[in-house]
Amino acid sequence: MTPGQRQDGRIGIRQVAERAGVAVSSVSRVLSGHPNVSKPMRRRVLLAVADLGYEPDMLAQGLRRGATMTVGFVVGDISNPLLAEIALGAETSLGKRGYSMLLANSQNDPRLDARHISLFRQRRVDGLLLSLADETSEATLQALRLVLRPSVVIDREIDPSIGASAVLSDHAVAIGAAVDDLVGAGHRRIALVTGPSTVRPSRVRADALQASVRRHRGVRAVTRAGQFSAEHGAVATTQLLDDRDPPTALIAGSNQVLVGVLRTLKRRAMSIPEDVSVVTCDDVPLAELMAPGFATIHRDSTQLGREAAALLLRRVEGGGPETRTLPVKYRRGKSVGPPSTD
Amino acid sequence: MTPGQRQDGRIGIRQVAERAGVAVSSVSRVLSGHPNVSKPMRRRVLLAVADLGYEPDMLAQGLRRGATMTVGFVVGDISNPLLAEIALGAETSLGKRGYSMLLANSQNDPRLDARHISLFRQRRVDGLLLSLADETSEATLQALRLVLRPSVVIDREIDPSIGASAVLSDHAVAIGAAVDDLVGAGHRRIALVTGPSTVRPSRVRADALQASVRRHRGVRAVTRAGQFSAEHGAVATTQLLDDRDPPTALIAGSNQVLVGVLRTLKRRAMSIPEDVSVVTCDDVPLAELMAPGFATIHRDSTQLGREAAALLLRRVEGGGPETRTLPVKYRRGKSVGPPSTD
DNA sequence: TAAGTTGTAGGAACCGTTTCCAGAACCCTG
DNA sequence: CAGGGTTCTGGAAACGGTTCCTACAACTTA
Repeated sequence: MTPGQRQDGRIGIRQVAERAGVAVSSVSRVLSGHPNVSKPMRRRVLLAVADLGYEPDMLAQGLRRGATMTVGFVVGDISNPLLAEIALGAETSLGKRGYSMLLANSQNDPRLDARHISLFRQRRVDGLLLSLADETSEATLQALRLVLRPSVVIDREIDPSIGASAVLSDHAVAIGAAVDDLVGAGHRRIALVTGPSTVRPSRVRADALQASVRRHRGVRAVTRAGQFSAEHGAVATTQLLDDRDPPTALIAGSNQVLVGVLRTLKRRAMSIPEDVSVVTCDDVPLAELMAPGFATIHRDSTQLGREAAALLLRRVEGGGPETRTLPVKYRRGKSVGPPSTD
Repeated sequence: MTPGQRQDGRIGIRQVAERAGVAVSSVSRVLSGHPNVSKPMRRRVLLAVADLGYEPDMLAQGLRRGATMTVGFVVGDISNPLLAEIALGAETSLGKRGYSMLLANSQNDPRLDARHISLFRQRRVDGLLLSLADETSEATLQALRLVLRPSVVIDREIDPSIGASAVLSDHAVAIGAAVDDLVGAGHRRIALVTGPSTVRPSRVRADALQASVRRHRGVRAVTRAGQFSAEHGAVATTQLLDDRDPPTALIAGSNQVLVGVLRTLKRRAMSIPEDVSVVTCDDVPLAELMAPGFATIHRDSTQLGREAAALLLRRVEGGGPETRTLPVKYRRGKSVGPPSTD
């Protein structure tokens, strides 16, 4: 039996070397584009590769090179269209550069965040994309400190000692524009229903709401922070409307929250914008089309994903941590009108 | 310098062995739960592992064991909520069994399907989950033949020579139920607007529609196959309504198609169900909540993902290819009423 | 022509783990 | 207590590549 044989049919670099009549190291050099390799050598090797249909084993490459061309994406909930689009944008960008993406769903549970991060470490990913749960636990931070790999957090602020890059959304200016529009339409009492006050998008929006309101005389704002869920949206809306001096305009902090808001309005037979004006954040394309003309605070989530990938690759290639803030746009719509006059 | 040292800080099985004062093979045995290992040995090793915070390198494990505990998911469009939920279900199931999921988006392009499949092969995934593009190219089949790894196709029929498992949805009975409901409401002319006639869900639904209609006297059905897109939905609806004898009930084959249908109806100022009854397939939770009470042909996509994962793992563990058909339910709703009488 | 460069190729060590193999220690029985 | 069978352990060879190191040959240059 000739030396380079294998029992199973798989062909490796040794088989290629034997076929081409050269050393394995030469095959490796040809395939990885090493400079010092003669023309005839390159030809022979490539011929053998084509004949045998050889494809390198990325596992072995990763082990030896110390780089796996893999990044891990920890995502709170991939069935959330916003996050799915981020994943889409990121995967596409990464794929173009030869990277593959490992996806792990944490179901918005900080413990799963931490577990997945260290699992990715064991898998030796080259970098981490993080769309973390609403709460960042100490365990998550600890896991992140141990990975020793570049990471990019999405729409979160995280302990700088981690050294992570961040891609943020500029929620503030969009909220400002929305408030201006609402105030221009005559509203004097505006409510924001959003997720946990600890999480960046909620906090930034709440702060921006207060700041924007202060620019206008006689306008008051109230924020109901809770969860990014339909339940919270419904309950908060009910409470707001039951107030002695209820808001005439509502801003929903997410799709799910909007669902709750709409449910409550429907139950009360209130119509938009006659009885109450509504603006929503992070609309999904589908919803936009189903309820056309809704006023939205919108960001390009696919671009967000692409940007996150770009930031990560820069770090993988040796760059330092950066923070990039992407624009968010307010889009006027038919769901905003003058306040009801009763 | 002691032998087991390393320049970088990373600790491997050698460091653990040295610390515990045993052989590396023993450490490996303890960690992989090999039966023949004494109690004191286990104690010493586990102590060293804990002291050093050792975590195995899954890359090296994969290389040596020949199993990477990784599966690849090739998906047409992760930003499609239906597919995102499938991914969610699959990832959760796989994660519980220690598997990680590589995600690749093919953008509904058969060439990318093929490329990603062979990329996954190079990454030595243990199995493949396939939600393929609308068209299955010869290149895709060829790539699939070369992978030599178990695969599960989702809602597609594929050349049996591939030996893939399949998880299908029983669209037929749901269409039957929908037709019964529509006919019961008085409809005599029903149209289905759906994707390419080559792709399984479209074909099965079209066939089921014809079969169901045949059960009723004087009822006629027409199918407009095209793309799973809003454009096709809009165009097809326009053409259908312009017909001399237009349908009084429409079934939309997907979310995107529904968007087009609704757009056209809105443009024509037609209301549901007064002017036309509408049933939609594969509603997303969000849409359901935004347009509550819509009649839908619904399947549990998370369960679909879980089932696909289960099927794949059975194959990975040595089982033969299976096909499993999951139920699809028709849910009556307010978007169905008696046909208009003009 | 001898010595120094440079380009090219092969051999072998290595990445971090598993597993085969062989030997040592132990236990049990005749 | 010798012999045979277990159970346990350590050493070394894989897994499939990459890369360092060395050697050889072919040119330059002195």
